[in-house]
Amino acid sequence: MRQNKYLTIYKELTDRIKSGEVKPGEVLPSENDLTIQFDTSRETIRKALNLLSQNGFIQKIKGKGSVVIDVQKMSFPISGLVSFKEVSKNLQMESVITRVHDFGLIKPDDFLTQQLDATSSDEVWKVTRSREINGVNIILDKDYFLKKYVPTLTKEICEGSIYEFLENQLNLNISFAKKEIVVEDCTDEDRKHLDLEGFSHIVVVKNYVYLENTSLFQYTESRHRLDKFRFIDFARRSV
Amino acid sequence: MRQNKYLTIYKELTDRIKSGEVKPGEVLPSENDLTIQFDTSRETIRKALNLLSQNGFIQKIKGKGSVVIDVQKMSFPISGLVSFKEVSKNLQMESVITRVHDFGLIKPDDFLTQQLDATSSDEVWKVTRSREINGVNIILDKDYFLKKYVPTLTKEICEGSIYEFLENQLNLNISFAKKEIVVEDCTDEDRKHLDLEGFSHIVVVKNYVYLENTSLFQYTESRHRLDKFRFIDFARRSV
DNA sequence: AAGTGGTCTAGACCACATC
DNA sequence: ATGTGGTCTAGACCACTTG
Repeated sequence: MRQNKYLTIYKELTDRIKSGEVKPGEVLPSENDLTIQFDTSRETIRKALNLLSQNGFIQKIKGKGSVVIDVQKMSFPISGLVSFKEVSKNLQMESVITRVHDFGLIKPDDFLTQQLDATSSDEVWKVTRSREINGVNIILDKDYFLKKYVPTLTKEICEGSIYEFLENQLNLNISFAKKEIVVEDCTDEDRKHLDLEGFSHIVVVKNYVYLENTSLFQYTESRHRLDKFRFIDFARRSV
Repeated sequence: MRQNKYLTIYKELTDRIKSGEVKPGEVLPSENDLTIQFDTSRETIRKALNLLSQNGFIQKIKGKGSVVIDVQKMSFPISGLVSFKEVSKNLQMESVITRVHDFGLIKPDDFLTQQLDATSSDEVWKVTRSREINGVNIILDKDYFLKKYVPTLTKEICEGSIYEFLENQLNLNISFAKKEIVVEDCTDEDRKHLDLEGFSHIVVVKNYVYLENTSLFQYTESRHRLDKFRFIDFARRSV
């Protein structure tokens, strides 16, 4: 099976960039060169290069080549579909403690019914967790999963990575999400679980997560203390 | 010249979705059908469909088809490379007044030199503008452009759309940007130009904008009153 | 079995940048 | 004139979904 050749090429090229084998400002080999190097067709090479471009590794310039973008200045994009576990991989050397405060099956109220496109007969997993980073509680995650898509869930799983469980154990294919960032007044729940140090407002990231079959299966509110919040995005000019 | 056939197809298909000709949950015609409809090859159709997918219009499902995503729930993504003018197109029926408070050429200080990758010999256009929306001053935009890429600029241009000027008059090709969102303490400048109503913090969107040739030419800080800030993003699972 | 999207190929012509 | 990326074609085989 000769599948996903373009993904293999994508990974190889990102490795070359990350390792510094090709430095920012320099160009990758031409598409024709790459077809020879990887023994493939040009369209397959272009598929891999387009991925590099979309993810901010290169800028393609007509007549010149694929210029490597300075990733230093880019820092680590926290965009895309990220779970907290993925974000925390970037928080190297920082100690993170996850605490589960609330876990169980509930009947959705009006708000949740609307957020999750649910019906009154649906059941919903509710999980409330706080994240202590370097000794300070700064993030409160409130997750809601539709039970019809997530039949089983335990408190133990919630103490680790829910996404790992959903993808590897339940084989759910998470496909896309809508993210909304706003600032709200702190709630009593925020004050109870977080070290707010007098902040009266909190950054709220609302996430609507969809499966491959376009069904909405999760709504999440990730509530961050103002001074610890940071969102980074790489964006290309849209058509 | 038969160029950009796939863009034409993309626009035609988005029109069909926006007009409600194809409704959320329904599928587009199959790729083979579309090749016939548009008298083209399948790869060209797929190029158009991939654009639709990236921009959150459809979800492609193997064996089934291209399902239209509910754009209602998606609202208007403010992601991508947007200037204020583009954002304000979505603020229909709302009155917007732009005021230029500061305009001129400056020598970059240490902070700007670092943000713009500039040298001490570079000159920088500095533009400070406030946005009054529905009678309230809620956004303060601080723009910095490297003069070597933007030779001319006037206060009058800044009262309208700088981006329109850059793209249509100067023919600058804006290509990609890095966006960073954080919350900071309000400055005296914020208090001077905005109606802060006692808010002590402010949402700051920092934008590093790059040209097609990968040179950084603009740094912008867009400072939004907490309660009026909203950021929406559509994200696909990254590889 | 038939239809769908996912991947891949080997060619072609074009517009752009460089020498 | 040469090399680069951008677009387009006509075909092929595969994996998946549905009848």
